[in-house]
Amino acid sequence: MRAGPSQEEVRKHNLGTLLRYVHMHGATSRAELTTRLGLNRSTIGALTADLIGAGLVSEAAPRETGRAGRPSLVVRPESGRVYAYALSIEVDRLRAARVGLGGRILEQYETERPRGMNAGEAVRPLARFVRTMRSGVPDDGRCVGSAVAVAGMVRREDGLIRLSPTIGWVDEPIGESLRSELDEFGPLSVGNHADVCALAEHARGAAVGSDNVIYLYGDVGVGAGIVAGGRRVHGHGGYGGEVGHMVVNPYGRPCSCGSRGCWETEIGEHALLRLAGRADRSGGEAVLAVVDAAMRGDSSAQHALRQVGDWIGFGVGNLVNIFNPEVVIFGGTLRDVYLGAAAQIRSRLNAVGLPACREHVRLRTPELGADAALIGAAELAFENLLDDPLVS
Amino acid sequence: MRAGPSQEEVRKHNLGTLLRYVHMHGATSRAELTTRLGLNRSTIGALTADLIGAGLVSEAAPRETGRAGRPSLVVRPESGRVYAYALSIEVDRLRAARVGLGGRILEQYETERPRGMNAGEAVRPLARFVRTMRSGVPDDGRCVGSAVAVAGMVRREDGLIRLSPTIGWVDEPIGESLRSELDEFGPLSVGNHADVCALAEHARGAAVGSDNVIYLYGDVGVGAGIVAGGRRVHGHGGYGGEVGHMVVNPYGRPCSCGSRGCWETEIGEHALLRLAGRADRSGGEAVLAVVDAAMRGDSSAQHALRQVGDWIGFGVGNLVNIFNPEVVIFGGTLRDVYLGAAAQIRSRLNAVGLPACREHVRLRTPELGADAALIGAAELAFENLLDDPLVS
DNA sequence: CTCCTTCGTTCGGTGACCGACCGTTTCGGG
DNA sequence: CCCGAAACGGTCGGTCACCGAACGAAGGAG
Repeated sequence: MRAGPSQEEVRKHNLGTLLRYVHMHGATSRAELTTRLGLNRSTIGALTADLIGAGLVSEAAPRETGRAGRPSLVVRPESGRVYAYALSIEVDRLRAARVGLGGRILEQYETERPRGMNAGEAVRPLARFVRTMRSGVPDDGRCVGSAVAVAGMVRREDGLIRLSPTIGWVDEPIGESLRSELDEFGPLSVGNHADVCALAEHARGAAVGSDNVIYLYGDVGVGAGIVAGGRRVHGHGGYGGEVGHMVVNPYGRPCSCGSRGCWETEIGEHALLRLAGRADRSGGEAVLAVVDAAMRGDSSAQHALRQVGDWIGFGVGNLVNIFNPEVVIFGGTLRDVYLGAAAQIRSRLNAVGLPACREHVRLRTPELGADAALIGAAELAFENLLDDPLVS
Repeated sequence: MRAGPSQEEVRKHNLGTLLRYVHMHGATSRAELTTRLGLNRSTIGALTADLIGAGLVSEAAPRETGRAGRPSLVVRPESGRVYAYALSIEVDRLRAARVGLGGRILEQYETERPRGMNAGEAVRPLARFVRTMRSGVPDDGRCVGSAVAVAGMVRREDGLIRLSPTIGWVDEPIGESLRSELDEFGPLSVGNHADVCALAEHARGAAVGSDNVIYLYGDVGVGAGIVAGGRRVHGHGGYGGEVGHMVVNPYGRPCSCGSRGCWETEIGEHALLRLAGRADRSGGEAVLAVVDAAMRGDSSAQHALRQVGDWIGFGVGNLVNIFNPEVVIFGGTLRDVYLGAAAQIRSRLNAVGLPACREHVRLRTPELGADAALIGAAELAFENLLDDPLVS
């Protein structure tokens, strides 16, 4: 409700808008910035001067204009000097990257995460990665923050992991632990894996330009990152998007959450492999093997894929009725399942979804691959800077 | 992405913020506005002067201060002079009201809506109501817009009703029709009934101060108005919130939408009355009768209420997992069902909802009663004014 | 080489907010 | 009844952000 000292707010807002533009769209000429931001040439000049002074962007003469007239200076983000650390804690991997302003991954490390590794143990290799990267950064480098994506339920206020069945954590204060290890590297944000991937695909992937997006991430469990009206939906405590525990089959199998017939018990990896008669195997390769087998005519694999595809379409239909999204993205191993069962999914979606809600829905696969979580975490880390470029 | 001519934007924003404050909180002293909005005394003075010049607010000496010092002038909305027309098309009623700035209903008319009345026929009595009200408005009155709430799926771009099973409409251009009849009364917005009720309860009812809210409205059908992060979720085409067609029971009864086991087939009025052995009756009184009978010990009514309450808790649990709301409000005849089956609902919700998602959820009944739709529609109509008070 | 186009820079102007100063209104004590 | 303290409104000069016009600079086309 506060309006604040609006003089500075205007400047801050315009600086943020300009910086966000080059962060999202890459190097941009001043002329284009003038038209895109609707600001005067003089103002764009002053804003870029400020940002150059802060070391956030640089200007250069353009290569070839092709048109008459004096060529416009090109403003580009200092993607080499200004960066954030992006971390990701996944089921079987720990990943860390240094991501430059503009979204480019500058360097990246990863290691296996053994089952049973707790939060304290996971922090150490991540911190080691960060310190390794830090030691190689030139002196003029500037870290503007860090963020970690975790495949679990993240309490927004402090980054506590309330519950992560796939990783096996309960009430692990990952935010606190990492902050105490990495307090020299700016503020640390903690985000849910699917949320962060949704952010990445919305910013730089399959959902660019769409303001109502559902990003589904599935492996053993299923979660969603939801963008509604251009803003992430995280709910009151930060636990929104737990679509994996939407009960779709009241008469279904028990779920680890205590309920039964949750969506993830019907469409998760375990369900697919069980239906395909391969319950002894697990992981992304096993899922891919089922899809491949179905392609090659294996009837039990086909049956499993049909069954799972049916439940996927069913749940997506429910979500489409609730959110009326423009895009639904299938990430994780759900991507492969989607590619193998697209017709089944679409058909069931059409049966469950109301015509008005489903008519403009596009079903997509991610464009960012395995780096989505890191790119999204970096976006999280950059948010402070983009909201107020000259602070700190 | 545009920043616009930010000089004017600042003024516009601050004028809107001040006007919105007195609109939401009622008459407020300049001193309090100064602290609440974080603006200088001089600025508040200038802003109120502008708004007084536009006839939107007035100032008056306060009654009794009780404290030392010169009393601060009280700024109050011109709720008598500045108003909007709010209309509501419900299953069996057509309602129209003139609502003053500040949210007070100044006058109100309503009439029955016979089953089978189409959109063209419904427009006429509504337009008549508006013209009747218009003729009684003093010459200095000023209409700033109108809005209509309709219990159906509203296409956002033009206000077409894509589908309303309860009212019995398909592709009725209610927006166009009303606009052509009422073009002299400013811009007309069209909103979904549940969305608009959610807006009302969020602004002036049971969800004040909560930024993550689900308002459930149920009679024969079930719909939801969803507020996430303080903003309404309407989806890409405007059709979000159709939770009534979330399928909760894949083996359930067929629904009018073509699917089966939709939430509204399990918790709608028809389900309750059928389970209670009163399928021959209908309407809100019949629902109330079942709840009363259950209170008095009628076992078939109790059984019906338990069954329906179970499914309500089930669906709310799903929604809680998806949205992690702070408040869930039960409106329509669902209010009575909730009051009669609260324990059952809570118990089932606790079984389906994840602990983290449900732990802070408050279940509530509406505070605005039957006027919620009109008050919410008025909020919709006032939005243009509050976004830019001095335009027009 | 010259003209035209396009852009960067500079500078004066407008508008919005702030802070200080002064006058006004109320309360409370002598 | 008078006077000081407290709280507030109004006025005025100052600062800051943006805009628009004027001028110079940098390329392309003939």
